[in-house]
Amino acid sequence: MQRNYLDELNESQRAAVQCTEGPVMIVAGAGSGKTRVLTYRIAHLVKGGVDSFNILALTFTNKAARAMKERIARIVGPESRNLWMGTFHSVFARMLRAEADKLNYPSNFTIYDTDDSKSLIKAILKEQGIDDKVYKPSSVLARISQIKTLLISHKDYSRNEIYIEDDKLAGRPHFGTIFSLYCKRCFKAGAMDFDDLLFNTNILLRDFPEVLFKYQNKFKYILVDEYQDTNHSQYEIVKRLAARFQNICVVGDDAQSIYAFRGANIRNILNFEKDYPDMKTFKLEQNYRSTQTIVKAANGVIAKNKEQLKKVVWTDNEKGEQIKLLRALTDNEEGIQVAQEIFSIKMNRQAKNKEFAILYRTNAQSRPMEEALRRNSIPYKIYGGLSFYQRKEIKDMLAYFRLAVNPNDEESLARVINYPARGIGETTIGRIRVAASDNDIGIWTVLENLKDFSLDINAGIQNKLADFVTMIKSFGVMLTTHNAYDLGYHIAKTTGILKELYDDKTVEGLSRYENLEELLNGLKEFSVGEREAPIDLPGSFETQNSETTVSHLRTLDAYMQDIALLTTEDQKGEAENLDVVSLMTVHLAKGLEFPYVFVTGLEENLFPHQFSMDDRADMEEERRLFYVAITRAEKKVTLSFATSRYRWGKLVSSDPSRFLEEIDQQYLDYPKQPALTDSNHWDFDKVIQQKETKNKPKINPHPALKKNLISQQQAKYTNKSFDPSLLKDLQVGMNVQHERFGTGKVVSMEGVFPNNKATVFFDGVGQKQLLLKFARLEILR
DNA sequence: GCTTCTACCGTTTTT
DNA sequence: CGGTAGAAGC
Repeated sequence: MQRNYLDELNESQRAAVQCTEGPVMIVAGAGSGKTRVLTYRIAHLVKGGVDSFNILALTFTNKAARAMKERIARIVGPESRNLWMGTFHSVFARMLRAEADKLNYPSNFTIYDTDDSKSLIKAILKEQGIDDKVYKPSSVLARISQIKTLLISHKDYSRNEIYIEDDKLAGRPHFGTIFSLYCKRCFKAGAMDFDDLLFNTNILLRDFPEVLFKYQNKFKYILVDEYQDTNHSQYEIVKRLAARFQNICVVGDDAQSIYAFRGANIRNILNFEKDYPDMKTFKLEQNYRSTQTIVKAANGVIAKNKEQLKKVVWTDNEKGEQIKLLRALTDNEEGIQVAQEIFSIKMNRQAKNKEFAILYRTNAQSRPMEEALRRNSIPYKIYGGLSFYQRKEIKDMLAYFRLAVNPNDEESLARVINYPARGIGETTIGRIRVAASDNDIGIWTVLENLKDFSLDINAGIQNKLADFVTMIKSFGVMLTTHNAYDLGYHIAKTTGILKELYDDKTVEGLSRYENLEELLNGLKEFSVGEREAPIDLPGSFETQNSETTVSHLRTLDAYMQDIALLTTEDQKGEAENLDVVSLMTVHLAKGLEFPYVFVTGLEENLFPHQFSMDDRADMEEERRLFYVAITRAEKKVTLSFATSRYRWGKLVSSDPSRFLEEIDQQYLDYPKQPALTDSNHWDFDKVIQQKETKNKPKINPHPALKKNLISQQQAKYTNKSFDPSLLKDLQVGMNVQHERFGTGKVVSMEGVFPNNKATVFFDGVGQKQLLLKFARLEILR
């Protein structure tokens, strides 16, 4: 146990840690030891006699919460287990479960993720006969989210003339109806979406004084990390909870607010003083992370923003190298240059792969980077993108789990009522849907009482439906008698999913099966107590009083609680220890640091992004984003841009980003030839010409293979079995070339199998991990 | 009801 | 380019 933890802090850090009572705002510049202060502050509270049960710490990601919890545990020991530390969503989901009855929700309500919400909206549009081109599900959802974040209920909305008028003018008069239907359907399904978690928490704290009182007393000390990224709904929750004791400590940096698009309100931090007039402010301005060059260059750029709190980030660190700029003709070349630069830094300075990060504005930019890294045999990992829990096979399985817990969950029901195929088609489901909405009840209720509705469904299918209902019900019963793994495995087996995936011997089928196995392994570890629930919070809000009459069985519904709130990063421990280059969006990089950082795609309309160009506030957010990007670096920043870029399969020309010009020249190392300011620099036609005349390597597929080449769609439905271990061998020292072939991309890979020479053709290579969708493999003897 | 094919469409960031 | 909705065929 560390005794002198306070000695490890500088003066302003220590002051911020020791001022435990009353409202406190800590403005923490990039790299100023923010996490350390937060950690020690909590430790200090606990050491000072505060019951950890009374501390609530809200973080931005589950990962951040977990990391901080570990650090605190090292200082204060096992007492840290009782801390309430997690994201807004996960903490308040737990609270809502404890208090669900007050809002007439079941305590085992389902959490809808974005996909669920979208498909619900799609279903509503279809039923209402509304054109989904005019009302695009994603924009409808975005608007719903926006409204809920402002704490406007669907009832208030549809009563408000101004909104109605606005929607009419916007050409979307039905929006109010869709919104109401959406809310009602969620409620009926016993489901909350992400925004509901916060919205309903607000309702709970607003309309139930005794509940508010209870939690105000419970959470005597509240800490909020990344306060600059809280939205209105979150702001209100914090305000209500902290109203009694006012022991609220917010930590943030207005210069790093990058989530306004999601409703984050930078005013929350800018106006903190107005909300709590007697607050104390602490500024952490010394940067311990980066070189002087990086800190100064970053300061210079962010200074262009008008709206910000006053602070001066400075550093004692060495001057360091200039920021290097790479320029390339195309995005692919940009990737090559970046890979080469990484390679040379690795060689010259004995740097490890994990010391590098490549950051970009949009996920789509990862591809050229991946390709170049792979060609240079530099291992990498992409963060973000599709999370484990968003994969089809996992979602299918989870849908059954969700149904077991809450059969009213219509999104899950729709997902699996005919998966694996059991002869229940669209028409049948449509009829049931109609019956449900005619009687204003849920689909599940119709299914349960099928005989009471004279539906035009033949007896055979009726029986199938009845079987389905019986099956789901039997799962529900087993929730209390079996542990998570036993039930999970039972479900996988009886539904036929296990067999379905096992029988699928395509490459993608195989990886699906592996994913399912991984899910089941997770359940197993959880069931035998080797692993906590995916989101690890203290058991329940009631723990102090209610003694455990509950059995010690670790059940599936305990495991399932907040699974929708998990992201890729939360899956297992993994990665951290791997020696690989990290690739991620700038958003994802917040809170991380790397010795060498590459910020790529610095082109006008890309970074800053084109959608942010017309609005000053948006542009300032882009600038903050850029600020975040370069301040991740400890030793060296390398910026890169391409003068033309493939987008949507087309080569388009682009100009260098304005951010490049905003960096003080003395900190920037321009590429030698030609100068950036040349007017000839972006001779787009020339680039095109070069592209076209470049002699592309021709691949002539073996005639025997050529006739076997199949389209994506064909491949999708073709189960061709082969030994996947061959693929793994093949990846060593292979030579990958691309060629367009009909629709999609055909990639020829040549490599040496243990015994045979092989040529492999893949249609539509999933570049992600070289794990291939739609693969065909042939071995030449 | 299931499979296959074709035509079109979107393209920011995420708890 | 890659994904998907809906039409056409089985």
